Amino acid sequence: MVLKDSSYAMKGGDIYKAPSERGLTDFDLIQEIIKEDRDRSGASLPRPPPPPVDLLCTNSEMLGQTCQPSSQPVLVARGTACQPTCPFPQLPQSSCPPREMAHPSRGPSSHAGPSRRGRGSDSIPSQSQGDTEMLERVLEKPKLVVVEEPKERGMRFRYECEGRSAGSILGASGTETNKTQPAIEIQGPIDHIKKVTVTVSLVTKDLPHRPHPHCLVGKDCPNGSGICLVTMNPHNNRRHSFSNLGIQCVRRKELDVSLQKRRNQNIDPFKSHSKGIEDMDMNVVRLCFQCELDWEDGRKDCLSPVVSNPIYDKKATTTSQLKISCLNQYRGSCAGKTEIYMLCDKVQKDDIEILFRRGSWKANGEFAQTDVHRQIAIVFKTPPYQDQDITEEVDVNILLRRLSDQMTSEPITFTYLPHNPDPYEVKRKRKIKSDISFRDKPCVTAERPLPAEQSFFPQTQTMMQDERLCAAPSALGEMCYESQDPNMDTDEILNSLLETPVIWELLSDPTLTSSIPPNFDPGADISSSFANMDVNLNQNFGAYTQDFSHYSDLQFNMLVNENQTLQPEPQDCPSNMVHVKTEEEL
DNA sequence: CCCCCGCAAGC
DNA sequence: AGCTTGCGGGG
Repeated sequence: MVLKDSSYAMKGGDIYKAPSERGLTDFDLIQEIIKEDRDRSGASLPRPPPPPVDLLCTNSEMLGQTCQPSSQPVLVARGTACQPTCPFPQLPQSSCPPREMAHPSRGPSSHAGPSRRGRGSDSIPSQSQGDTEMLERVLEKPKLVVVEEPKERGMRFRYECEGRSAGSILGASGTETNKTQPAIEIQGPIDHIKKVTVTVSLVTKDLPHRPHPHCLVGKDCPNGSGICLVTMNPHNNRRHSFSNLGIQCVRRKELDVSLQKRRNQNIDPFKSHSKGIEDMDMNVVRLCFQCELDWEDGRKDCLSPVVSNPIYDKKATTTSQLKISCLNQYRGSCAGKTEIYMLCDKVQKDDIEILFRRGSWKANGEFAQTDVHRQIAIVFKTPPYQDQDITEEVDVNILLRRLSDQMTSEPITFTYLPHNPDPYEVKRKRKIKSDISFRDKPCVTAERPLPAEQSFFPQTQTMMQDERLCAAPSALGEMCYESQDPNMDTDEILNSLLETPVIWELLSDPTLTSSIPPNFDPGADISSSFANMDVNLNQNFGAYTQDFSHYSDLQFNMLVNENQTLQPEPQDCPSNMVHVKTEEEL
């Protein structure tokens, strides 16, 4: 029975005794194991030959190494659906081979060199395949694994002229308080390995991974070598952390020299025929780990080179992290066209877009390249929201996105405001109702002034003191809206007007009502909201203005009477009163 | 792109 | 306090 998946054997550690330990040659041992295998598989149920595998599903990296039922598809046979099945169905769950070191941060572009063998469902081979499979397993070498990837972004490549130090590459999983370092680990059988020598060099991000002219500097990097050399005894510590690795960039004109130097050191991990350095990306590198094994018997062996995640130069605008610092406003009409100033980290004016997003809805902020100011500010106009009939504020995300690599910034929230926050007046009427009932409770003040953007009109110092008063501008806004309704007659408009809390407030103050001149004309000293209201009245009601003064006397008296009989206006809270001065007072 | 400089943290 | 070192801004 072939259950000794290589990783299992490796993790188990002592499953295979070293050949020399038992006085056997490699060949003897292979024979022995194959025989064992035959015997056992003879006793077990016959297994159908494995179906050919041709579909590589997404989490292939963990193939054959997890028994967790997963919603993720795994490597499956041709003609079958992706099934989250345990690759070792014969084993009880508890004895499933341990999962290999996980690499959550590893992206699809990163890989651990050419893999020796597939580890998918084809690791349960047919009888004939079993023999060769076993052969390979016995000769299995340990492998080098990047257990802590370098942080992809955040480190600046430094020129030699900027000082000896070029900083230290941090680990990807570290945090501000708990910093980590990139680390590798020797996994698998290490018996009879005397020493492991690891050479770290820089290679290009893209395949084929060619030597990169930039240099590694820092601890364990011999001066001028551009590479890092560490030797480790895996019996003491299988793991090695790189505590001080910096990336020193070379000038473009020294690119050739640097590559030649690397070649002289015989560093070309993937034996790429180094040609065409023109397209070399100077802003991104990968660490490449080459591992040489020294056996006790003096033999030497090399493991396949392993590369890390890419590491991007922080300084380079073409690859740097995108970041929105702030906007001058975070709210705007759902109709769009709101002009916004955004401050951001350096961007390329020809390689950047501003993305508005909510659910599946996407739209772009509108700007030209000339609207990008010195790479750190963008003046743009908001796109209209998908729904122009929103009645509530809608929060959407704004992100910066680089066109070339589709990299995005962290999102920030932008709020779309409805055209008319209350088209059916439900809220306003409810509010008026509650305002009236709250009159029993004097001094009902808003806890804080409403933000300026929430008002459709300029606010003033005094007006915002009382929440009831704050309702005025928006109520007025609605009325402007209403006034466009041809079905609404003058009386209705006036009724609406008189229903607004501000008017109530005014009317409910006896000292005020008595001093209101017959031709109600809010003077310049009254808050600008009132001035505004006046303007709006004149603009929107036009011809009705005359009638208003006529009606107002009647209505005012009515309301004042009604109001006073219902609830005498509390006088103990002058700070919340609108203080309207008449011309006489001035 | 390459280099310079200044600030601030750490010793 | 004075120096080194890391880091970011800027020309």
